[in-house]
Amino acid sequence: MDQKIKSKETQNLIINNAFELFYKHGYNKTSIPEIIKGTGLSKGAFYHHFNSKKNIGEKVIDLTVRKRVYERMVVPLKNPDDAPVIPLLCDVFIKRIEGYSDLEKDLGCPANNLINEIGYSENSFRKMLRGIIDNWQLVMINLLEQGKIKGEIRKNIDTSATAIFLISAFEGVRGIRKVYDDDKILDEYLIAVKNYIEQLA
Amino acid sequence: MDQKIKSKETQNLIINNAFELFYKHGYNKTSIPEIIKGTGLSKGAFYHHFNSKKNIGEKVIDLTVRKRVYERMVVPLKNPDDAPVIPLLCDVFIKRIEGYSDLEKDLGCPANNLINEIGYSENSFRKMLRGIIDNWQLVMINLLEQGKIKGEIRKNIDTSATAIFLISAFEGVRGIRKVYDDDKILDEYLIAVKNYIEQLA
DNA sequence: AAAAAAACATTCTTATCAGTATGTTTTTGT
DNA sequence: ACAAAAACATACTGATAAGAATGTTTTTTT
Repeated sequence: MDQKIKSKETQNLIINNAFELFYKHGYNKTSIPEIIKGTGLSKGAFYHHFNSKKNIGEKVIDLTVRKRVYERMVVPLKNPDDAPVIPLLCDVFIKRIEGYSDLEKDLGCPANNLINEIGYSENSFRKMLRGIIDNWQLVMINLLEQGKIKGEIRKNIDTSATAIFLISAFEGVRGIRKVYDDDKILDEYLIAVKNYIEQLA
Repeated sequence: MDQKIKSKETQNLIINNAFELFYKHGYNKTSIPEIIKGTGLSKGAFYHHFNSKKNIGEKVIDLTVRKRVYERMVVPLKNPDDAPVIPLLCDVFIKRIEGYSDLEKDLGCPANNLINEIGYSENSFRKMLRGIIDNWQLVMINLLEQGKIKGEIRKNIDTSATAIFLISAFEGVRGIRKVYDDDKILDEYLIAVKNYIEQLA
């Protein structure tokens, strides 16, 4: 029984290391020798726990990338205690970005990076990344529909269109920010998205 | 003198081939042997005209990617004959997307793909890609300010923020579309961006 | 027409990759 | 305590990469 725990710990060690490298250098630029280098493990260990590079790619997306988006962007919008909708949207699409570290600004969004780098190449990756976006959009639609009922969101708002628009702008600006050295672009996005969200009421 | 033309033609042949491969498989996944394969040329020819992979990357960005964005997204917004602003924005951010081929939908935007894949890794790439976005944003700011004067755009609109917001949403949705098999996501974006643009008036 | 240079082709080098085969050590069930 | 299996390590294979070196052909200059 102790062995199962150790195995999971080793896998997580490798997965976490792989995630960091995928995030910093991209999936294609990251090699398996590089992934294990930071862990103190050997190639034999890696291939004992994962059967290919594609396999660890899937694990990273499922266990780390998906989890990150879920915790940061989906959970805050689930709104179990029925809070006002507009401030919730501001939390996720404005405050979230304001709280990023310089590194997170420089490197962009892990999910969006993978979508753009390998989103079209590998079908298993596509499906998982699509699931992440679908889930995000769904919780936003629910929130906005909820807002309509409560009279906080205009009745003529197309909720699924609004959701995709907000997600697109968010991911788009996080990508574009990568080629800039300062926060000018993010600040401009913040002004515009604030106006957009408020105009939903 | 004939030789100079031939040289340029060969370079363009290689550059065009490289662009297609970068677009389809990404910069890092594309090898120089692959690039020359489609041209009938040899590796010696390649390294006679370009001194490294980074070098052809720069040429592709400068001569093809920049030109594409300029012709498709910047020129239509330059508005020399003083046309109404809102329809012009619709042309670029709505009609443009509606006219894409299936392949263009699947593969996303070449500029945005490169921004996301190598935007942070190589400084010379960063600078050039940044220049493309800067130029795009600038022409939009001019157009919107022009629209304010003509009374077609609300006076309290932040033009640089609006420009980045539109660009971000456009590039964002083109990225996200890559993990989908149908146009649902694009259609939703189109509804939302139409409302957004019209609300600028 | 001969010399020089540009445009290519061929071959080679060195490095690194993903993945495999075959070990050794540690843990676990009996 | 011992056999089996899991968790690792080491060494290897074959493919492919970027780029350099060195060749040959074509074009240009004189």
